[in-house]
Amino acid sequence: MSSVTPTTKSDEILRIEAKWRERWEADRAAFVDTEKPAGEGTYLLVMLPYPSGDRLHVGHARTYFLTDALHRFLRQTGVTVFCPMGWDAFGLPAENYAIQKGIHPRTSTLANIAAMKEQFRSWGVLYDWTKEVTTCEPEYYRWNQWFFLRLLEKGLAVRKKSAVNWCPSCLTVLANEQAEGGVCERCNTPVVPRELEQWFLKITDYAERLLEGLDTLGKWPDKVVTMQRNWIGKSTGADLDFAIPSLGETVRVFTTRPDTVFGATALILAPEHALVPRLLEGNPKRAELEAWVASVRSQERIVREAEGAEKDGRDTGRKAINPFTGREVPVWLANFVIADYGTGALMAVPAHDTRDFDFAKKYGIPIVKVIEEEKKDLLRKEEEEETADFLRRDEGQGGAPGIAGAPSAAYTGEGNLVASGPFSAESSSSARELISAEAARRGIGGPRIRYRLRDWLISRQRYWGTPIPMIHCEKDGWVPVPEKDLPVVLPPDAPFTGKGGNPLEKVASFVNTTCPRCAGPARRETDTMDTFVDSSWYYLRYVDPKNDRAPFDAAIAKEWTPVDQYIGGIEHAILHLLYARFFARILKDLGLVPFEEPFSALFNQGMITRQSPTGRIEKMSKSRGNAVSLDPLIAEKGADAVRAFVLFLGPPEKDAEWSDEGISGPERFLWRVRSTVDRFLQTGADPQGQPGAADTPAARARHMAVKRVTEDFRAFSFHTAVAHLMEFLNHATTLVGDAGADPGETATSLRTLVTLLHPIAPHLSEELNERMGGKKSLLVSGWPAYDPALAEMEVASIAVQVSGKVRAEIKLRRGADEKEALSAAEANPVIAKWLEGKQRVKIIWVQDRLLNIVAK
RNA sequence: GCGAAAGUGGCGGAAUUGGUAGACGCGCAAGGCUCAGGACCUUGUGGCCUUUAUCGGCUGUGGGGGUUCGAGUCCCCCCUUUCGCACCA
Repeated sequence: MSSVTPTTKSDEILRIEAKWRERWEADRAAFVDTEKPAGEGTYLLVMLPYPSGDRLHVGHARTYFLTDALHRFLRQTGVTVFCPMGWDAFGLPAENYAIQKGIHPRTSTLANIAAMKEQFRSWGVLYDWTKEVTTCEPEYYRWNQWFFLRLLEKGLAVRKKSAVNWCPSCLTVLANEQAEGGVCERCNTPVVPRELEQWFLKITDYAERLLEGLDTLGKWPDKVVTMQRNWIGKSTGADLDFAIPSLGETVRVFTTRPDTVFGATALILAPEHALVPRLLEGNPKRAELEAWVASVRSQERIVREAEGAEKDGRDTGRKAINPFTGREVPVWLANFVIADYGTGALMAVPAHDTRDFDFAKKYGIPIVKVIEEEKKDLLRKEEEEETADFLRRDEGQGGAPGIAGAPSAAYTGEGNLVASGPFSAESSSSARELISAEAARRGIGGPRIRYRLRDWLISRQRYWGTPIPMIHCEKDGWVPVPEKDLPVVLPPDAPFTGKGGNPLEKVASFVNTTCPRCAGPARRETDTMDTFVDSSWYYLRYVDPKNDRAPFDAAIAKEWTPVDQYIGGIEHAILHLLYARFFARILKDLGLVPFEEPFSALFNQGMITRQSPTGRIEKMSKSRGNAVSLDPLIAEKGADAVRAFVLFLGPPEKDAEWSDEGISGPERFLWRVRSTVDRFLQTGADPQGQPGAADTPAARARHMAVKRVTEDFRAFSFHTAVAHLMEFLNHATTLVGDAGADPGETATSLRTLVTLLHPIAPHLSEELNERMGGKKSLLVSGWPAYDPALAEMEVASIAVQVSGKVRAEIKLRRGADEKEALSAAEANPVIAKWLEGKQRVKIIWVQDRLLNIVAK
């Protein structure tokens, strides 16, 4: 730092900010709406933050600054805003911290919450803390348990055995959504499959409703809607049964291409398929095959599903019957068949499916063409084959071994059927329907819709979460905890050793209980719920956080929800946002809410990026070593300058790169606002003065600024709002320095500037408003109105083109007609020069903008 | 591979329904004020050309074509980058 005497500027800014923070603190009721009046109201929501132990850095701040600017803007325009804040307080980091440091998760979590609240306060962001929700409190999580019991009654909460994702680092199972790409969402550790019995919520029952609802989400980013649509993954096709005579069994397959069934030359099962043990019975190589099955099943998902992973399979030696050709086909097992999609088995049509083609080529399975390619595809393929032949010649290789005339690639397009019995010559699309219908008629399958979405696995083998309210009795099996016994409270005294599984299992007073049904000895479920259950309905608890008879009052919820505007990061596109949409549907079916879509509008702010020590531009984060800490920055520059800079960085929906120098622009801007107002006050003019005339150039500039900034805020265009405020300041500074200016207009312009600035720099604007004699906080004193007729300059500068090229600019009064413009243009020497000796062909006139004289 | 979004000065980024490209800021340059400047103020700033200076000209929004009086914006082809999904039968 400099040894030079610092200016007093930042000191004064910091004094101003401290003063206003205290005022807001002391009289929150004056600044925050808690009651919704009849009519207008906006529910503004920020994604529930996790109270991590790390101090928030610049990368975190954007969401909060953005929301606060919007909140303040709406308040100023007279809209009642509900903007609560709470904590996603359960979760693994707190428990891992307990294992490392021996500090109870509750203690560290509550300390983190206090620290984060203090940070929010220092930024000047307003939340309604009277509605604060903390998910790790029994008052909150008892309702998770209550919902669980409702779901159990409806058959939507079930215990079932399946292959689930296990994270060896977090020591728990994970939902499919939390193991995307085969790695743990939290720690990036490759997950391994485990066959376990767990609690699931049957989100798959809602797949179609979740999909349909996406069409109504017009105010959501398309990207998120698309991601959810893909995640749900609807496929239309048919189920078909393949008999295995030697076992007296049938295997059902799902296919989206029943039109290709005549080309199905093998039946392939996932190694996890239930029939595998019986298929291998009596096989001379049984031990070897079983070892292979076991090895595939224990493989990390990331390895098994890796791009370009080698297709690996084994022939079981069994034969199945293709139900349409009646011919025998071999029964194979293969690593690329996914156990829990469809039926875990597929019919292989090598001629018309790329994966099947690769597999068939490798193992010599016959390739039978049943779809005639369309001409355009055929032409393209011929070219490709020539290239392929050429390459093969180079390599000295033949075609596929043992298969004469085999094609070099699968044809996956549409076409007319060949070699397909009675369906030959049908088109793909009609054959799909005919063959599906035929399968249904024969009782061997039929039309079928399937989804990629899996049920939501909510069991976690960890302590710091909502206990699942179930009791296991030797005699009665799984019995729900009666509603009157809720909440099942998480015992405070569990041993955090990090060894031997879930600490809850070792708390005898928790585990040992009696069966609610037979009163005999029984054990409590020690698994806790996924934290995403907590966040699936928290926005409803905000409206009625103290309710101890119900999760929330349906009447109050109806007043405020669904949420009008939700703001958060893209990282929850298919986790939280999918679960919350699922929960909303459950709540609707329970008669608790009238809507299915919980968030009417969604805004995803972009991340703040910065160069990492490695030189790459990366998301700002502590672990990447590129985080700019916020506390010292605010202590040095003031919260207003940081807010203004973060909002000025660029369009808020796009990622924005942080630059350490860039903050000086907005910082200087705020200083100049202050010095300009102070300079005006020194003139002794009345700061509450009114303009002497309504239609003056200065008044027009003011109306224009109000119009632009208002529209910018409405469009979430905070960066252009700051730019327009900067322009308006330059104008206002000129007025202050102009001895001939109307002091009433100057005062009005400055008051307008300060009011418009408030959503971005609340502390400074409140201070200047007060210095100028403002009696009320800007939060409640109203937003300036503008007259659209005055929101333009009275003189229009018109571009004059000759044959489409701009040659001059002329100034005309707004509203001037083509005739006036033309004579003014002709009087211009440059235009006259360009028109010299030319014939006018056409005149194009755009009012107040442009005159184009087409000449030859 | 499939899907989506985006390519504009040295940099971040502006630009209503096609109508003066580069607002605003950073950076840079010159000047002022200063013992000093890493503070502040003023001015300039896409590139090339012309001019003592003006006036002015050419060119310019990833590349190529097209529509139009007029294209950053609309249409076609191509290139690049980012993001999402990725053996889903």
